[in-house]
Amino acid sequence: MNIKAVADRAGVSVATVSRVMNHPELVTAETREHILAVMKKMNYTPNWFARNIQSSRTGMIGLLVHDFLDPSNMEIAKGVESIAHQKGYHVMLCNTEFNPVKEKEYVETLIERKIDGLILTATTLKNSDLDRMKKQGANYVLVGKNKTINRQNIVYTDYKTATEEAIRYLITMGRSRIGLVIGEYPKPETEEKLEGYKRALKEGGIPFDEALVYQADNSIEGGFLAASRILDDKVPMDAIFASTDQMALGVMDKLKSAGVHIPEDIALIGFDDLRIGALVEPKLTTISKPMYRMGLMAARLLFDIIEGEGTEETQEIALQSKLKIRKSCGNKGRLKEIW
Amino acid sequence: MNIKAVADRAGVSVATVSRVMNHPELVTAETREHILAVMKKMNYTPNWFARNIQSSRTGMIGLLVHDFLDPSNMEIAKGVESIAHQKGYHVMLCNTEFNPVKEKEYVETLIERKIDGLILTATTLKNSDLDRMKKQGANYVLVGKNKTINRQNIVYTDYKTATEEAIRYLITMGRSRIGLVIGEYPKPETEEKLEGYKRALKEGGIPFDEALVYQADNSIEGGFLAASRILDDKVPMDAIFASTDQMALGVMDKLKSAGVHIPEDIALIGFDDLRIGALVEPKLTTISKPMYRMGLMAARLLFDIIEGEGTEETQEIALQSKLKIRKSCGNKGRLKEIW
DNA sequence: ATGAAAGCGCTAACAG
DNA sequence: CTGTTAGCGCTTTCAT
Repeated sequence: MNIKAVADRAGVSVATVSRVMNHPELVTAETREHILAVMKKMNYTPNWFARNIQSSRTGMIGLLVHDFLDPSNMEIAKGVESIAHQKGYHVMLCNTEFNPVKEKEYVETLIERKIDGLILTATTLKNSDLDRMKKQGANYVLVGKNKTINRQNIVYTDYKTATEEAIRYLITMGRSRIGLVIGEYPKPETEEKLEGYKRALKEGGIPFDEALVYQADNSIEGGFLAASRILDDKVPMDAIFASTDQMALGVMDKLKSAGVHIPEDIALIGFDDLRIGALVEPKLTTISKPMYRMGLMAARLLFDIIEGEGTEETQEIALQSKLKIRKSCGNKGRLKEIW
Repeated sequence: MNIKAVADRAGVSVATVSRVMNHPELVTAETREHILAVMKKMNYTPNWFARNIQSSRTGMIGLLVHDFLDPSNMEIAKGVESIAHQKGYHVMLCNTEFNPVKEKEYVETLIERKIDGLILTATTLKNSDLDRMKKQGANYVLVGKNKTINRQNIVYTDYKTATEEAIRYLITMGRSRIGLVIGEYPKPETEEKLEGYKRALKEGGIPFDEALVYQADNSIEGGFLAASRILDDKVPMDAIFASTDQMALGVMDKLKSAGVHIPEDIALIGFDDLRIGALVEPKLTTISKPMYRMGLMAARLLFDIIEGEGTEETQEIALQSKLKIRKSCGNKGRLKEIW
């Protein structure tokens, strides 16, 4: 069922058949209709590979995320997909599982398969890898800041400022012994949050105290365990900033089951604005990241690059996070602040 | 940077270069090493399209889901991806957004791009569509039962039996006015659950009462609104079975804020075993679906089909759900049952 | 073990 | 407007 068969059956040349597929305006309406009819009858679909062997425009873009079950990742994916679908592109969504080897593998396969562009979220690739990609002619956009990387097309949210705002808010609520439950250090995201934390404390005249910082796994269990350690250590705290909602939920679970009252005894803030946060009691104050919009912006940026094959300058797009105030920090102080 | 260039540079013919890529055992170790070195030096990657123009084995499978943000969908995806990665395949994950048109589009594009197989979750396609796919030589597996479809390779969980078990459990806990908050009817999943509900009631000698059935959107808001209507209607109930956890969470939120005590006044069961369910107070009794395993099984089945191009018989694999008993139904009755 | 050459299905100059 | 034909990059007989 190739183009030749269609041509024979329709009594025309292969070129004409090819034309009705690629430049229909160059074919008489009459023959065009006839050929289309024959194609339908024969149930013909052109061989996509033969088609792309020369042009190498595949209409596909790749999107790498760390974890399909992470809603933040998937919101980005939805944003990307929505733009891509508008533009008639398809998205290859790949799950790297936080595995740098798998990430590299995927990048190579995708480039080999001549995807038109690539969006990397929270990449573990180094500058050298990216340079090599660029040399191979790959178009790509990064999502999520990475300190070791510069001069790239990138979309990110500013975690430092957002954290700063959250801590400042806790201070205006009258809290001063503010614990920090935070992920591993090498991650740029984590470091930004730590910086924001320190900066807000400094601004508020509160000395930084290492003893208030607890590292934990970014998971509910991680938060739970961190809270356990906090209680065991008996370090006095009147607030905890957990650097992700997942951790915050674990912290909340532990504190509640230990009879600690939130927000009366300890105020709690998370980061991510997971939907769950609005369902637990007390509802969790948190910082909402514009993940969907990041996906949109990343995709738009990528298509700008793909289509306008001219601009050499790299774009850096920073989006704003937003503090979402709910009950987990109390509201007396809040009222004071307002009135 | 094509095969010819490599051949020239290595002083061999294109055939030899091709052979080191496809049948390395047919080439002297010496020349093989030499050619590999040249390929590395030239940074050569074969043109994937030219390669597949004849063989049409792409090493890709497609996976269609309705919503990237639905954790159940994504657990399936993880299961599929894990098997695929093992087998050296890549997964094209597509988001149909519950849009039958988009689903059809994706199916066609994927088949056109010669994916080796396709996994459809909760498909809206009809038998005729599937037959046409089969005729085109597409390999596919369905995930999630569909009443209008038969004789297909399919993996699903039995919602009816699971619901039955849950309702039976409520009855053994001494509840008898059991409300049902359920999704729209045309969906097979919904209908199975309704049947299970009716069957358990019948078995327990409780007459079915239409007034206890509330339709709702499958969302937290939907559950919330359904609970509002239940309270407004003042229909006496001592238990509610919500056909999804999302709805159950909405129901819980509303009931709690209306001062109704769970489980003392009303017992509550959900369906899906979302992680959130274990974090709300009281922790939600629910039914856990083996989504990840469904993904695994579906992928295995698909690869069996792809690789063993012989078996004509279709396979139907039913997996078991499991009732996960937590606090939202109380435990006095439970204790009674145990001792 | 290696090379020459005939395709694979399609597109796009070039001719008419 | 349509047909002829030379590629696209690679694989695979068929010789040698």
